Amino acid sequence: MNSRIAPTVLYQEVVERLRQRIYNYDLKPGEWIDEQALAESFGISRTPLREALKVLNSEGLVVLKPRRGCFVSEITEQDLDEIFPVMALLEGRCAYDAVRKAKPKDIKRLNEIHSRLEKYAAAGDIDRFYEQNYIFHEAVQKLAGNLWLQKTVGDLRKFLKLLRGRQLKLPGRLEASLKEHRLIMAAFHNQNPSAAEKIMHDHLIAQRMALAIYDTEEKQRGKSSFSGT
Amino acid sequence: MNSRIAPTVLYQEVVERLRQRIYNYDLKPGEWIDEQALAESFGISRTPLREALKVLNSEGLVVLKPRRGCFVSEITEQDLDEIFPVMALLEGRCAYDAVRKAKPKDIKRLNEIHSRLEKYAAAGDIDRFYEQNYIFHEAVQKLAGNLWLQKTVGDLRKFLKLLRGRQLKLPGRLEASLKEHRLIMAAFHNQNPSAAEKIMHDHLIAQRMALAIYDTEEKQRGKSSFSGT
DNA sequence: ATTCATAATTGATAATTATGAATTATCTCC
DNA sequence: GGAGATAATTCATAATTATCAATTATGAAT
Repeated sequence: MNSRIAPTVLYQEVVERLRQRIYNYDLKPGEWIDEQALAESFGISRTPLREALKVLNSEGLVVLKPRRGCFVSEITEQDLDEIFPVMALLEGRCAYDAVRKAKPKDIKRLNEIHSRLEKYAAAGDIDRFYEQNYIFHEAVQKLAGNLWLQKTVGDLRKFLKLLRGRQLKLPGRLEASLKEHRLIMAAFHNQNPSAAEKIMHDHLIAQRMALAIYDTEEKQRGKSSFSGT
Repeated sequence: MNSRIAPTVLYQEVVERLRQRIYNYDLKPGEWIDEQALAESFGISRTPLREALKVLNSEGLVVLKPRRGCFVSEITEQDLDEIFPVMALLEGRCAYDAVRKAKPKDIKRLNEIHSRLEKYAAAGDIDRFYEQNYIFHEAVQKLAGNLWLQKTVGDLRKFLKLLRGRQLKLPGRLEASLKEHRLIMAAFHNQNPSAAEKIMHDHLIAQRMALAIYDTEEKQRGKSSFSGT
């Protein structure tokens, strides 16, 4: 049944599946996680599930309240205010290093990803745009060639993924995001690390602002983005 | 027997104790962790111990090899080359924000910590200097008032603590470190955030360089800093 | 040196007990 | 009788123990 080459352990598998469930809002923010029911639905015992929850806890995706159980994390306005500046700083540095280290074939690959961004933006396909956008940022981070920088950004991104690219839903934001990406590509072509750093930094800050506006408008429409208690 | 106020769970307690054992080189880098023996020595069962190991794994302090067991992490030159620039970036930002937000009483508190640094430096007490240095940096991070920035720096620091302030052992480094701290304090007094950012950044980079020199000299003396395989 | 059998260790399950928190029910006092 | 405090119940998590399967390490025999 399990025809895998790489040695895998159950709790890792569970971590992966739970992460996806959380990102998909299959498990909703604030929701209580019923260990027993979940273990049963996965067809496993509670032990590896609990091990997985400990991992997700240190990733920030769930909160463990002693003797109370496990709850899916809720992202707050304060989280956003605090994370985005850090992300902007780190991804800015990624862009800087990436431009310095990028070889022609690397830029070619970025161009390919970017062209897909252009395509999906033109088609107004937010989901695919979000996907390619994620791939683009990951590619830049990888080019920077600093594993710890990558890990640090990645850890923050894991938490931010709770948003599922909500900012792109703001009218006009997708187009603005695309323009920013064009500027980043230009910095790669001109081999201008400092420019790339600043643009990437501002790109992240712009995302935070778009989110703030989007959430405000949502609130005015009376639809809170998360389930209130 | 257990007279604790704050609600604590066993695996958290174990995480704490193991962390200390690792920082103290009681458990040495690369060393295999015998679950059974360790559980016995703690007087607990394997389950909470294994949960604790999962947490330490996501902190990077131990490495879990499927079906092989758990090993204490070894910090490499590459790790240092990659982490310090990130730390420099983040702590630089901390300093920037801290100077902007610091109130007179905050600066007074920093001054108190700094004066202890002066004292221990004069006495050549490396251990106490290391301790106060850690407290100083933590205080600056706290002043920045960004919990996620704090957490991000803290996560990296957890791993770096494997070094136990090795860089301070380099002759002259303690004095240089003190001078850098004096400049930071000056930036606080002059309310110059950008200066603080740059000094703190360079302060971290200087630490990396001191480490590199120290390790090179160690190697020449034929004493590898870590146990070879 | 290779193969095979054995031992040791991790990964996982299940049953069970203990503990703490929340809810429900009860009681007292006004 | 009703409000608030108190006690009992309930329920899920926390932790232990025992056990088994799977896999890796080992060591002996050829």
